[in-house]
Amino acid sequence: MSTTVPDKPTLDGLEERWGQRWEEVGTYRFDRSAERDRVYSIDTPPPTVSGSLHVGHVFSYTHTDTMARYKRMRGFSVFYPMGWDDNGLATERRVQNYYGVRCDPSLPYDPAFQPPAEGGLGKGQQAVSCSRPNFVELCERLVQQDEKVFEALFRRLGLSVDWAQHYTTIADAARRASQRGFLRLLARGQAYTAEAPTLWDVDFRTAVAQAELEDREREGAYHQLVFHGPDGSDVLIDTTRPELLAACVAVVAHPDDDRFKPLFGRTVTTPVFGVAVPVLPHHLAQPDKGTGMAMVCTFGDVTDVIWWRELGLPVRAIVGRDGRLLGAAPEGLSAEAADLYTSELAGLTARQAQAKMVELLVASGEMRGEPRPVRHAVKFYEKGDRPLEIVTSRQWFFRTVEHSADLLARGRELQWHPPYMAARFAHWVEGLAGDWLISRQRFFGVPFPVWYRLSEDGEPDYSDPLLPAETDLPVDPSTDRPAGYEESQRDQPGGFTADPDVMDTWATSSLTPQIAGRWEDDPDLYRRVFPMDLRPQAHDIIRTWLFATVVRSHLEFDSLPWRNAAISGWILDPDRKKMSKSKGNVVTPMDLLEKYGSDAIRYWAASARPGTDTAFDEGQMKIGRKLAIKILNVSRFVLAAGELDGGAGGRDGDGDGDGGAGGAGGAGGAGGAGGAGDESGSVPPSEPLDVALMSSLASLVADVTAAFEGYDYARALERTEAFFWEFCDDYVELVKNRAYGTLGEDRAASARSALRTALSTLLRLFAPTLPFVTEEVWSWWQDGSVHQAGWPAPPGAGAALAGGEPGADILPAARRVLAEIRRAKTEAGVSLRAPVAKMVVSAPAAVAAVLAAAADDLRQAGSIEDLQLVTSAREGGVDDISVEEIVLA
RNA sequence: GGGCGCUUAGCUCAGUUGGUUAGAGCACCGCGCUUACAACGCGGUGGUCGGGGGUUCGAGUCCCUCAGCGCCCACCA
Repeated sequence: MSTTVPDKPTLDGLEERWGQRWEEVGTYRFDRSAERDRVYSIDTPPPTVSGSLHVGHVFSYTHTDTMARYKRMRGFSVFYPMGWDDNGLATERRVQNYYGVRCDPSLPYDPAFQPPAEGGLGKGQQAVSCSRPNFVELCERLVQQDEKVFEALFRRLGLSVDWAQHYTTIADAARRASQRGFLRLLARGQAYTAEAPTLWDVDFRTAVAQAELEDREREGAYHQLVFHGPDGSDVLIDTTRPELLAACVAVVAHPDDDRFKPLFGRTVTTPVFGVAVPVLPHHLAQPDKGTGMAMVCTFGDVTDVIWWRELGLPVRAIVGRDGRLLGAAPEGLSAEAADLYTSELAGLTARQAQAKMVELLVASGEMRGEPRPVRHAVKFYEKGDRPLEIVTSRQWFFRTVEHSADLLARGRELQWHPPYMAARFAHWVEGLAGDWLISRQRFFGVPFPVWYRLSEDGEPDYSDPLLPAETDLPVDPSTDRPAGYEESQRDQPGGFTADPDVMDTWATSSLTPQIAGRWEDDPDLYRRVFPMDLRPQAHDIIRTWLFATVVRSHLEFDSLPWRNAAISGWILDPDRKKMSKSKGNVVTPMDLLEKYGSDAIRYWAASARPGTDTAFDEGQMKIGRKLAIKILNVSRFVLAAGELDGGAGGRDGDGDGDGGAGGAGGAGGAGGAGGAGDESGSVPPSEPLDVALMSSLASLVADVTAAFEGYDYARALERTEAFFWEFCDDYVELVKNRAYGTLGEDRAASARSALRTALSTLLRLFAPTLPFVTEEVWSWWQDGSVHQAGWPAPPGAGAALAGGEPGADILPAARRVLAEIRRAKTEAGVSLRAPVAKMVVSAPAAVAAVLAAAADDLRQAGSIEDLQLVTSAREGGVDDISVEEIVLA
């Protein structure tokens, strides 16, 4: 091995060159012969393929990559897959638009189907319907295109993903895992179907789960309605939804509310429709809200559902799945009232119905005053445009509520980084309002592998579904048929019918550890990677993805899915708002990578502390680039200085070879990259200043190792970087001349040995964050990849350094004097190379003694002809060094 | 309404069991082409650590309280 240092090192082209090289030699390939205790496995978030990657992806995926690289250097076989999430509404829309198709599960699979378009429909073209299997095929085709673009960016960024381990969430393997997981929960009674009031998006026409809700402030208005008491007196009730009056089944007030106590147990009559409804006490009724009495409708909001259930009220449904009032009047209305309803209200949207209802109320004199505007929170589907309604429908659920105590315990068992994120999970579990609703009335997605027998009069029997064998998965019940039935019996009385729904996207992505680890498809792989070590993700999907994954793993495997959850923050605009496309300020990641270099972008990302939202800041990227260039330059000096002796000291003098600094089990020096631990031909540092550097390097390694062990890549980088700049600015300047041989060969060898050990160590400490520049420099003088080199152990650990205890203060003391020399020269306006005729430095006795050991280096670095050290009378430390006299020549 | 986080130099942020005179980078001002680096180096200016109270010999750090910002959650007639 020889040392070849370029004359003019550059960052340009490093990404292409090393990216190719890593791929060719398989630097990041997962070694599946490794047993579980030597594997570090990562449950990578699969990006949604229906858009483009943005700086937020670059940001958080870099965090994960630094950990993957650290663990690899610690000797773990790192299972670092990549997935593409193509199972969901976003992909469904994109495939529809791109190919000009619509999914219609009632159609049979057509092996020869060709979509009408590629890249969007032309003018006058009509979308074509296709079966669900055809739709899935188109999806997989489109994903392969997007995938290439995504992969190119991630490779350019330097993610050390093993690209052989990739998956998509709609492919056969994922559907198989998803359906298998469902069937197993069903068999154990943990999945069930039920007909119940459900939050419903009238535009998407699907049920929506609690986790997908968000509140939005909306203008509303209190309408004061006049109900009629048993004695004929007025009973006033405020409501923001008068259009639901026909669905009123009761009115409620707080049990302690004296104003209404006399009415409890009696009935009042609704305005306009004249329906008698009971007056009931309930603790959720709030005396200070509206008039203190609320009308209960089926169903205006989730409180209505609670009242309906807990008070045993009947259903008078009036809102349909399309968001319009049903054509038939609800039960319980008189014939006259029913006529009024069907003639005036049926078929109207909620908004239209409200206007009409107000007209009717005004006409009958049963509304008091004008509507009073109020801003209030209304529940929306997070992707929806209109407020959610509540309709009764049949849905599938996974049981979560009865497991909430266990799930809370899982949350405590999980190692959260940063720790305070655990509270988000706990609060979510504590606030679970019902079981996890997993069915969606959509067409694209993983179908429920379920059929129902049809009775002779065509009614489905939901109590005893027909199920496929696990070995037949995945199935599409809309085109596959249950065992023992002919296709001709589909949807025929006495035959069978397919469950029409698909699973919520989270019901499948909650199995990413199973999908990536090829659960049941490759049991040998699975046992080596599961439970996984790390789930990296953003904080906004703790209640969805993280929660769902914990639920599935708990129910299926009675374990956590992973030991650690690393929660990353968001990228914010410089003005502290969340970056969004609509604001037009999203910067293309590829442009940034090309402008500053990948290491620079990674530096910016890795500078953000775990979990904290971070401003988009090109300034930090510039600093990262500067750092990378500095690494090139100082490396060139360190290695070139070593060449002067004809190669005798040409190997690094590192004292390790076995990354055991932090004591993590089983993480011996892996990879076996040549050279990192080879001491042949080098001498250990013997000069006091050099020995001191080794000592401070040792504590740096301990510090950085501890930071990485705690998933604090930012702290690891910050410590390494701070040390590195001091190393460059002060240590290198102090020993530079000596390294060139001005004080003789022995003392030069000590400096060169220390320089090389420091460089070898610093490169490896930087490698997780700055993979390209460190690999480049490593290649100048070492065999193999720095990314497979062992993590550095503290130099000198286990072996006494020559020269004994050097005095811990020697480096800071020398730096302090060097700074004084520079200050004097700067203030005099002369070059730093300008000679100093005489300098007298006084220091407390202990410090003066230590400084004496560095006196030759100080003389050389400062061009001092006559350097005198005197002992001051007082006690003290490095800060008590003072310059008594300095005379420029 | 509940919870979590944040508030340190003009800007972005460190400051891990409480311990001298609170740090870094950027920006700004000035000096210097020095055989690793001028796309650079060196030096300097700049802070009542959000307000108030408390514990302590000693508080940026611990406790209480208030304020502002951000996020999460909530049964919001």
